[in-house]
Amino acid sequence: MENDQAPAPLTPAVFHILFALASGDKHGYEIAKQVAEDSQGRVRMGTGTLYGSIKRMLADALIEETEQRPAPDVDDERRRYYQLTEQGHRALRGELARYAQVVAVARDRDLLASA
Amino acid sequence: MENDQAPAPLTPAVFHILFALASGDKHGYEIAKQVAEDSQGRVRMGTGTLYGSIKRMLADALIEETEQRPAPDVDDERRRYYQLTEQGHRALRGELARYAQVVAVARDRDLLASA
DNA sequence: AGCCATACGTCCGTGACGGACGTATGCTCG
DNA sequence: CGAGCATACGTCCGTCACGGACGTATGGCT
Repeated sequence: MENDQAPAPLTPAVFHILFALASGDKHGYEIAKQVAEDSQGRVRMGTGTLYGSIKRMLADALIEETEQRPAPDVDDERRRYYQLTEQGHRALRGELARYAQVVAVARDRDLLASA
Repeated sequence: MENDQAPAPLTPAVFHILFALASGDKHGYEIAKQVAEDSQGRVRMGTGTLYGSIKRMLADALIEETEQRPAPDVDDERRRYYQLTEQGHRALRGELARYAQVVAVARDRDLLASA
């Protein structure tokens, strides 16, 4: 039956980080900016949430640190780059499916200002 | 300036309760069942979360108790019915817009198994 | 009689959240 | 040249959401 369909809803912070990383490997500070951008500034992550979530996600193997770094002339050695693991991809897909389903139901019930 | 565009993301529990109430007034226990149904069993709310959230939402005027009760023969006097306030409607709309936006971006980035 | 569904609620441990703070480098502007 | 801000990492800790356990009660079914 290919379980998947993660039965455990992700926390918003974890979800947003997974989402940001889906469009390419990023370092911490960059993730925070991407999240703000993706949500048009509606979601702003505090540093505690950011680095705390990253730590938990590493422990849960949703993400992993990568050695891939940009060209030395644009790099910053302080950075730590992260990428999604296969498990992270699956978790993201499951959660996105949930989001899409909510939106679909909302549309059915005319709760959305279409647009 | 028509503020709206709630800058504060709702907690998942609050969002799901608002969503459930958008399709009609309901009592506590009924809300929990609706949430489970709407999410196809993916979201199950513990009683602590349910009644705790309701209490906070009443305090924040997102919902209010209503006197409207079903016909006495199908009623249960233990129940407490709730309905969305105008503010609750606005909060729901704002959050749904956020959800829809996430889904739209996900679609753009090919993160969704279309369907 | 026993059990489950219904229906409300509290209590309290666990853990997410997020701002304050700490450290450091490099750039820009007055 | 010094102040200030952006970049970039991280910890610390108070607050609060979460959610299961428990408590109370009624009604129906077996």
